[in-house]
Amino acid sequence: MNQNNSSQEASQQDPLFPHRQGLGLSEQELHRRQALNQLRALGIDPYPSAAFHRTHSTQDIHRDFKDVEVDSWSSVSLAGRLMSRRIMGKASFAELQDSTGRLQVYINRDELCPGDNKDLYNEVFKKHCDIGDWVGVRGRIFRTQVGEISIHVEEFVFLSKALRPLPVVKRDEQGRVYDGFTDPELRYRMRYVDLVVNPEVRQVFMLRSRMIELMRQFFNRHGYLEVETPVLQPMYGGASARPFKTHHHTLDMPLYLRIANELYLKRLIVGGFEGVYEFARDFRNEGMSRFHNPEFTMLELYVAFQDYHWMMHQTEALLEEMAVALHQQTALKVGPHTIDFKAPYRRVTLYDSISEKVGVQVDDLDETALRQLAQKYRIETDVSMGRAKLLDALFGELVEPNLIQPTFVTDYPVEMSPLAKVHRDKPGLVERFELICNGKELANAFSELNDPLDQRDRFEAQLALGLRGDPEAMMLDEDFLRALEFGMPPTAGIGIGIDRLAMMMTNSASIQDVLFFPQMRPERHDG
RNA sequence: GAUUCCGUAGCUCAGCAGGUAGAGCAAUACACUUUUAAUGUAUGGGUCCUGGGUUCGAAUCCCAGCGGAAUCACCA
Repeated sequence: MNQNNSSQEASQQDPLFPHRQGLGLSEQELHRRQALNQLRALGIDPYPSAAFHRTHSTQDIHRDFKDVEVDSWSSVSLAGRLMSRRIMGKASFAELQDSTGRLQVYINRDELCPGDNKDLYNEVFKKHCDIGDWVGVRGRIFRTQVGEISIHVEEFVFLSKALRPLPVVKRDEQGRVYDGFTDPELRYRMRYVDLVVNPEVRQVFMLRSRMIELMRQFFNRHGYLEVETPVLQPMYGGASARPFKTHHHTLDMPLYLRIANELYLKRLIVGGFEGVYEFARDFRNEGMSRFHNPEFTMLELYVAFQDYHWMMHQTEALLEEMAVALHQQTALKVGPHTIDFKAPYRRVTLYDSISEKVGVQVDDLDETALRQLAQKYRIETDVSMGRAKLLDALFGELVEPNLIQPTFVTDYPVEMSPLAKVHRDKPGLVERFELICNGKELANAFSELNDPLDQRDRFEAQLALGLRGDPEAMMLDEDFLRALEFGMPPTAGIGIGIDRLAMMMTNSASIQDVLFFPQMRPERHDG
């Protein structure tokens, strides 16, 4: 009986798509494949190679012909994806979408097909053309009775046939959305579809791109050099995090995907560059959340002969300029808050920020007193936590979430900052700031440690932590120490979380909304 | 990693006192030469996430798994 079944299948097999047999296509997919066959039967190539010459984008037409008189309107050609069709017998309206927007086109049977053969309208357009297809049109611009700028189509060509149906999202005059494509999983897994049907998604990524471009212009204007440093590193460093580990076959050695590029950029400062920056893709093998993706982008910048005070000025200047360039104002709506990026930002020391909150000056409290304070606020502690970790916990629980407006928190305990220079006049602290905004860390910066002997001591302290079981303790990087021993000028450095900044600049609630392809579990394909 | 919620047509969703499925849009057919969430008439379309269990009978109840979302914990 199996033989019967298979011969039956073979006889039903579509000769044009033998490899597609038995794939469980939906009715609509089958229909589109049939349309593809029909187009070829009519001598139309559904995937032509020839370039299509466009005279205008949809945006060009909306802009250029907004106030122009009818009789002066000219012939144009444009291309786009067919997003809707309204067929009314011998005439139809359709909407074309290109990268700049949408434009309505009007297709009249007898104008598209002046001769006796009406196939191009009746067959090709009405029957074998579907929402999602890429088409090119040429025709005259006109305004409909309701006043909408449209194209009178005189030529119509297929550019690419879509075999899967696109979710049809409709909007009424008030902009209300009907039948939206909203399932977050589907949107992230099929970002290409999300981008086609949800125009606000395109806006977010265009803003992100402009944001990075603005930063690049800002840094270049100051004379800093954009550089590239290794992603595959024999030794990871520059941050406290668990790395991804991989292996190089020829060298037969382990390699790590970078968790930061700090130590490489400082080597370049040793080498004599006076300002270097890199938009670095970093990788951290840690939890995922609304704020964390395993790979993310960090801007790191190092400038010789400067310190962390200067870096605060530079940072607030950058962010103010960015807000104005992107949104024409410094005050931005972010979730329920309005955040004002106008410089200057508040500066407060780590100690003062905690002291304000708890009503006790914490500067001179010892470990026992800090632990009691933490317990008073029901903050979990454990015996392995030293003074620095306790301060960090107090800050993270009590202060950070409440810092909505941009705030520089300065002067951290030396144990928490193995790459930062000791404070010029506060023993036990380093010259470091974090920029906190909307309750989250947005940037982290120091006067960079350039004393090679101190740096060696700090690394050794990290090694000791590692031996006690801290998985995030840094490795001792001999080559980096060698570089410092050749002499690094005083340097200010900063790391800015680009994804989080993008979330803020685009008012996005999740990091997945500012990454084209956020990390997800593999999709299950049954069978 | 913990907790809560979710998974039904291409899309958005309803259905759940247990009786093997519905709507709108999309699709198909017909009508319609300035519509715009076009309209009218008709039609087709579903492993109800997967696998077990209870039951005469499961989309619905129970268990396990897979996937997703939200909240919480650590890192940016």
